[in-house]
Amino acid sequence: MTKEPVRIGRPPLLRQTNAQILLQLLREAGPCSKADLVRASGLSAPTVTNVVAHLALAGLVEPIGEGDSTGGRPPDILRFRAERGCVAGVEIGPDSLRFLLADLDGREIGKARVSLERRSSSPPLVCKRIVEEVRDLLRKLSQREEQLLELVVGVPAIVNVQEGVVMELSALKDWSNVAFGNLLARELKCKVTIENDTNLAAQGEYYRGAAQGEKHFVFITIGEGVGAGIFVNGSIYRGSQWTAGEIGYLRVPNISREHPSIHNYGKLEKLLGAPGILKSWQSNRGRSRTHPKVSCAADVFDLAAAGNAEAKRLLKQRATLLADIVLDLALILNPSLILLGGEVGNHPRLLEEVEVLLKGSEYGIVRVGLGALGQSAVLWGAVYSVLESAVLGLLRPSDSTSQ
Amino acid sequence: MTKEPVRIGRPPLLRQTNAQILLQLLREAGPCSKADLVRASGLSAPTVTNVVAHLALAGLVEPIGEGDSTGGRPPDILRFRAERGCVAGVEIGPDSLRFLLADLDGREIGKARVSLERRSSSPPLVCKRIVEEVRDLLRKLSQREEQLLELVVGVPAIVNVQEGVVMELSALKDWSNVAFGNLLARELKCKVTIENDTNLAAQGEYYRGAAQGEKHFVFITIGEGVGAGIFVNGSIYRGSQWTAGEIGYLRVPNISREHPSIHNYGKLEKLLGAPGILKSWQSNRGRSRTHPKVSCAADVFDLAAAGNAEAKRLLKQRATLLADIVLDLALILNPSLILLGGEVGNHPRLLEEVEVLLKGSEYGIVRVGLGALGQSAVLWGAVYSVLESAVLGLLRPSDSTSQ
DNA sequence: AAAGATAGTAATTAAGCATTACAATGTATG
DNA sequence: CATACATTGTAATGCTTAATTACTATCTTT
Repeated sequence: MTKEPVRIGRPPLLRQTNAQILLQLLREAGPCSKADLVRASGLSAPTVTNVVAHLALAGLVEPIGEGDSTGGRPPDILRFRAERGCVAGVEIGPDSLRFLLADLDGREIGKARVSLERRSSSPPLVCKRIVEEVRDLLRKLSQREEQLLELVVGVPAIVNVQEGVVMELSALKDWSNVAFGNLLARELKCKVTIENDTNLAAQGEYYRGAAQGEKHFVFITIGEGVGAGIFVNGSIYRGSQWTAGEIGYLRVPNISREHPSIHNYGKLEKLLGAPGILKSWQSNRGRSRTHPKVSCAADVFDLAAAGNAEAKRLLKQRATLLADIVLDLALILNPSLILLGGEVGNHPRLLEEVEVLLKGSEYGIVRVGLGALGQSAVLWGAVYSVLESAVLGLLRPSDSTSQ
Repeated sequence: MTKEPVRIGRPPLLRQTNAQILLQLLREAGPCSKADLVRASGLSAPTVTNVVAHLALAGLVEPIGEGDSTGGRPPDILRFRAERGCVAGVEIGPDSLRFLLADLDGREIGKARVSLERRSSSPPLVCKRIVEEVRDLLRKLSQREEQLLELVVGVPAIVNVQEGVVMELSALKDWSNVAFGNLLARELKCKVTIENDTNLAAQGEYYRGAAQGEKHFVFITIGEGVGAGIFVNGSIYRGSQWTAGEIGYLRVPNISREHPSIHNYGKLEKLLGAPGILKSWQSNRGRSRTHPKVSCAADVFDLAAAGNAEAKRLLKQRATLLADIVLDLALILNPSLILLGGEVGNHPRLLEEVEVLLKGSEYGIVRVGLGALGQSAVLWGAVYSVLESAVLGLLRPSDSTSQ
């Protein structure tokens, strides 16, 4: 018997509902008059006046003077006060922390990057660095600490988002089962969300990348490892144990069977990931005397584009694997789009090759494309993922310190 | 600019919200007093009195006399009038139509089956048979036709649920792009929903089968063909073009690549489906002199259970395929359960073998089980899928003819 | 300058919920 | 058996909120 607070209908519910509607209209349409809100919402004029007064008291709305008349009294133009608060995104990368601060319109107001040495990457140390840097950023932007409404951290790991616990991070040992959310929330007095980085990247592409308007899509990232962010019904799907999209162990043709293991990359991941491509390239050295050196996996694909036969063979092989994954995802999920991202996945030649291989299907048809945001996808996704809830959070409290 | 009627907060919204809450509480808890509802909902006693009067007027609630006193005035017990309306499920099978009528508590009040000859299976004829039989059933149960609130039809095809259009039905040609929902709605004066049969079966297992309480699970059906119903976040997921779960063309190890085509079964489907298993069995005839005859695919598995070596080999081969599918689904969707259904899929020996093959995984762990409802899953799913909306539909109209 | 249009506010009315007071009807107890 | 008390339910009143109506303010058009 869990104590569930039933969503009861008391009179204040009306105010809250209408405040949400008007605020959203104002945010979508940009600055406009009360009369515009009346027309857009269907509420009566007096109600709009009242609700706007309420919103102004909460510091979420303010008048910015008269607009142009259209044959009568000129309107008082209102605007959403996007500076009422801000949200922060953090990406924990292999060798650095990246930060992005945005206002309530999702506009960037600051960013930063601090490098991170391997030995200082234990949870408490990373937490400390994040807190320091966030405080520093807020100070530089002359934002009070209460302005920060929510912090989102993207981690290359399986994450229990509800509890804010990092469950598995294959690269680092001491990151198993870490309540990183609590760690941060204890220092910063704001809500903290921990998320898988691929899930955030997918949301970033939805917010301002290549997946805008796609209610069902998959974002595949191929870098060191392979993963997918599954976006369905307009939001990220995480599965029953937070491991949805762990496609590194997928069984596709030409992949020998093995039991998925936490401590090893999957066969698929080993082949498709950057290290696997480099390794294959090195092992083919000697075959041809004109075997160019490469410094990263994308270089191999560039060579293929330039006509190198050996590189073309390797590219095609990898594309075949990827096409199988794409087709399986398309058949199971029927998304309207599948995006490729990550250092390896984001290569145009790879996309081309995959598209050729998929041509001719009648089921499992899906547009395939490249992510548009590159490395910043995670940070934009982090910001996006909490913008709505952060704004709504400001509607609840009875009184609030404005500015 | 689509005309979207924004969900505005006018005072009647409160009544509607609270009516929903109280009705749901009453339906979940069974008959109880107003005082019980006050405690369960958090609403005040006068409000509960008012809302209940409202519900009684709509014919959704009625008093059934006094209950036992617990030290004071004895309570007036209320009950949900499940007989206020009914919903019907229809399954279009390969050689028959099956019907299930249920009251608003989801209790069976009638069922029927009519056989269907191939030549009389054009859309208008099937429509006619359905309408006749539904009317007949209603008459037998002395239900007025207005009692029927919604009809749900399960079709072994890809269905545009929103428009009620059957898009592809591989078995029958003249079923491509048929607005079957409109066809039926024109005759029966109630809402009509068309759905894919596998999706309904999944919902049936969720409602009163082996997937109760599982918010994320997959129902795999293996019969003539192979398909999956994907149940995610507590409801069916259909994809962007209504083809989610079309796993018959999945590329798994040992399946040669092909382009998914509407007019052929996929390689996977050909192997795993009942015809494929029978064909393999027949082609191995002669190898051993004691090659028993079988009449259906399940017989082969029964033979395997009985120790027949050839059957065991075939079973293991198929189980390997299925295990690959299960693992891929588990990796992508991370469901808490995967159910096997259909004449082939529902075999205990197959399940056993699949479980053995999956043992040892650390990722993609998933419980695998058998569907519990067999053939009736589709009909129960049909009923379940519209029960809620049918009840809520009775809350909207201002006046309503009761009984 | 007058007429008309547009924006916005004040006053009144209506819907709906909570609080308080109270009636109805039982059990517990001396 | 009569009284105290508990429980259920309703009636009366007041609060929150939104719609309607009437009105003011300010601009454009003629």
